Amino acid sequence: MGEVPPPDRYLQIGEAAERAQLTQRTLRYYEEKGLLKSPTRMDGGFRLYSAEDMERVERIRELKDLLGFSLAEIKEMLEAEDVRLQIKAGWRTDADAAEKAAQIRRAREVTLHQMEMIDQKMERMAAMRKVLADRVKKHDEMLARWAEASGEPAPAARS
Amino acid sequence: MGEVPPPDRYLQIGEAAERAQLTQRTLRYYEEKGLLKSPTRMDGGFRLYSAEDMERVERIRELKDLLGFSLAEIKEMLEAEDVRLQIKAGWRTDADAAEKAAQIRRAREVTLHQMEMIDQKMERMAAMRKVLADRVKKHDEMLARWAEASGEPAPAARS
DNA sequence: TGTACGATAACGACGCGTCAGAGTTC
DNA sequence: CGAACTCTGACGCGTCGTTATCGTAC
Repeated sequence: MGEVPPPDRYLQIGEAAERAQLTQRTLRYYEEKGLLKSPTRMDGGFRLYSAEDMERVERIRELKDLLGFSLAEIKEMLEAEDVRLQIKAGWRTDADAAEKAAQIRRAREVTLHQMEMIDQKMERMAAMRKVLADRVKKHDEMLARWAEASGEPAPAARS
Repeated sequence: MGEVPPPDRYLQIGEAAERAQLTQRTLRYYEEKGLLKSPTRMDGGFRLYSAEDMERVERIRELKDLLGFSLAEIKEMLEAEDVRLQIKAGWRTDADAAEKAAQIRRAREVTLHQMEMIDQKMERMAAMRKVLADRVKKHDEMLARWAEASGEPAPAARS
């Protein structure tokens, strides 16, 4: 005992969906819409997801759930990022270095845009949190007044 | 010149939609689904939105866009909150004080749930932001290396 | 009397959920 | 062999966008 073997390698769609907190339907849909490349398959046709596939799935989920982008927007963004991978793969075959630099700048812009969205959302969330915290305080006060007028314990307050 | 009259009072759907950053269609849909009460109307049937209506619209938008709740969930939450208003309105007619306290506790729980969602999302966003910032750094490094090998200015980095 | 705005109704799109019926894995 | 898993359609639902046609405001 004591070893932690890489427990994954390739995942079938069931476990892939479970780990990504998505449904099988959603994974197939993303593939259908071109957000995921067709994964490798077993002889019988079962999909096999690699670690890279899973990473990409996670990125999609965060861009959608966290930042609220549409799948079409996400597809564009991922294509801009794929440039990175293509560059990594074909770095030696420097066909046109200037064009590669332009692609990197594009990927950079996309990433900065995502960061802007995060900053905007976090600001709004912080403001909303404040409002909610005040509201809870008011609830607590009302309950405290009622408790003292009827002899019951009141719950504790939280930031 | 120089006076700033209360510029709103009642808004027709066009300006209401513009201020809420929604479409007229969306406002009508929320009404259709019971998230908004039927607003008052002009003689000809035009909808007139009050300031309270607009507040409610804003709440809906934040719960949906920021926290990702479905309209059905939002409707439940708003109904739990409406208790506050009902209590405010009918505070004197203390039919059943204990029941009111229970309703306040319910509203309190709903609010706490919303705060939990905010905290979860903000955590994930902070993590994502870090990843993105590192990625931009790498892009910058690549561009800097390229620029020094081809004689061009590189952009500045940002946290 | 326009013309700009609103009302309702209906169809369509996106992002999946959910079955059905058949094949695959172990 | 059977139980559990997966495959490909196909239809349905929530949440609006869009268009068309008609009425209202000023």
